[in-house]
Amino acid sequence: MEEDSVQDVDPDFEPRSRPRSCTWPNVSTVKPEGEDVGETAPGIVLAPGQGKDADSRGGATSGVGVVTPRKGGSRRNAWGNQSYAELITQAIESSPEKRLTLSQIYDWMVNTVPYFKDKGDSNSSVGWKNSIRHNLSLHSKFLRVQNEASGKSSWWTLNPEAGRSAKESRQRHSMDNCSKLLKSRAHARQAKAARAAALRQREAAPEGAPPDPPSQSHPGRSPSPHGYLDNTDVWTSFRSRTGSNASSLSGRRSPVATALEDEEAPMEEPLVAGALAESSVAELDLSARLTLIAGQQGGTSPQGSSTAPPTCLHSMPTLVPSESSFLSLCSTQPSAPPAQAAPLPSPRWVGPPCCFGPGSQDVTYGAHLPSGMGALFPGGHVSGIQGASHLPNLPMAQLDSSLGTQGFSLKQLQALAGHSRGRPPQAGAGSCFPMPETAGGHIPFLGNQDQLPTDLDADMFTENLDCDIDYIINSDLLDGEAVDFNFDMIPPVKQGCHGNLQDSFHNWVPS
DNA sequence: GGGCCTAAACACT
DNA sequence: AGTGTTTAGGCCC
Ligand SMILES: [Mg+2]
Repeated sequence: MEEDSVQDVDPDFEPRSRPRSCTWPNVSTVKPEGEDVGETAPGIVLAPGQGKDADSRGGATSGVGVVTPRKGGSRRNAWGNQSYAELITQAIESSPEKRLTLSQIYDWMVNTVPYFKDKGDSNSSVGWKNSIRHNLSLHSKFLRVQNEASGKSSWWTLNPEAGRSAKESRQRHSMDNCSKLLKSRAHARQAKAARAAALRQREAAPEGAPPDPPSQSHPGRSPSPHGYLDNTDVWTSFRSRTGSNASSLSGRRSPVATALEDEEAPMEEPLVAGALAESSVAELDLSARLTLIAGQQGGTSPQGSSTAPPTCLHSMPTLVPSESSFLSLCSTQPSAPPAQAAPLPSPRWVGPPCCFGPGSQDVTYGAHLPSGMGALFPGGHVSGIQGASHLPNLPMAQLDSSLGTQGFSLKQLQALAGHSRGRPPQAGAGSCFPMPETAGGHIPFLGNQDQLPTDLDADMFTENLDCDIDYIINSDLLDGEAVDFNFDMIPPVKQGCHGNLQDSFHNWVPS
């Protein structure tokens, strides 16, 4: 496994240095110095096209004189011609399980790419690590899968469906309308892919086995002899961290959050996404809404709700309620510990084959499937990338099946829109979920229904929602394509996602 | 104009 | 502090 990859890494890998601080295109920077490390590193064979000449990507200005970018050959970056995305891809592919945590990716870089070898310290690694994270988030080809083990960061896997064309993989956020749409679609696709990835992994992994690959062993992680090849070590080294998926759950809005965003509801919902997936629809707010619905079923958590980040709330954008917020809330909820069942979330869940993690915010895949797949995916939750990280917690089983068979009709949707704005019907998946003992599994019903919303501008929400839905329905759903979601299993129970949300939904009573 | 790199603001845990 | 997500500026092709 890894071996190859290693080698793949470009021949140019010799480190070419560039002051990290310089963010500007290299041109000048890189080139001039370029070479600190050896331009040609010993041993490294330059690829045919590449010479060592230019490192710079730039050329443009070459004012400085420096190197001229040779066309074909120059290396685009200080480390070679590969982009971060490519490097990350190699790293992941080189791992036995085809998935790595962020820290493992870092380790791979340091151990495998000469340029980064001496850039592992905190000071010098800030920039490239930031870039790694950025690339992971940005490209749809990288899917984040929740790491079942508590305390560990998410697994990053490759999305087979995405990617090929850089275009798809890359999610641009320029926010112009066009981009948005594209982005949304991409998200939808991603979510879908994430689901698939989770399933794949789940299947692949033996259930009893420890979800994670290996162990942590790796004390001093030895760089392999040569550094390269042995990346295995790398894989095993984990950094314990607390679960981090922060971003995913919360409705965190981008720094800039503007009103514009609204439309972009994060697309998580595998549900929606998955369902609609390719259909154009997925992308829109619809998703948000759907999510909402879905989320509910999950159960809700009592406290969790309360805990939930208020951020979302505030950030409501003007136009449309921030769906994101919405979503976030909902999705978040699920993660909360089941109200009754598990009083306290203890990090580990026992027993049942569920994959709920205590803090999982992402989709939970693990509902234990009746027969076929008993095992849960090691990393129980998958998140669709980007915004999508928040998924409703529909049990996978349900999702899958539902997607396939049952459908959510337009009418239903409309109905929903029309009447209610409120709370979505809950899914009654009770049976599907085994409860994790401790953790925050989402228990479908148990949730506290009593939970009341704390506060919220429900009104605002509501109103906005209306618009949205209509809009969505009109514009997207009607378009057609496959609109088949199905939430039938959702009984009209009431539970809100969140306390707050509930409020918003308050009105919506399933008559 | 797309692809990439880099920096940085934010959010969460 | 580590993770993740997003935006933004800028160069290169
Ligand atoms: Mg991604």
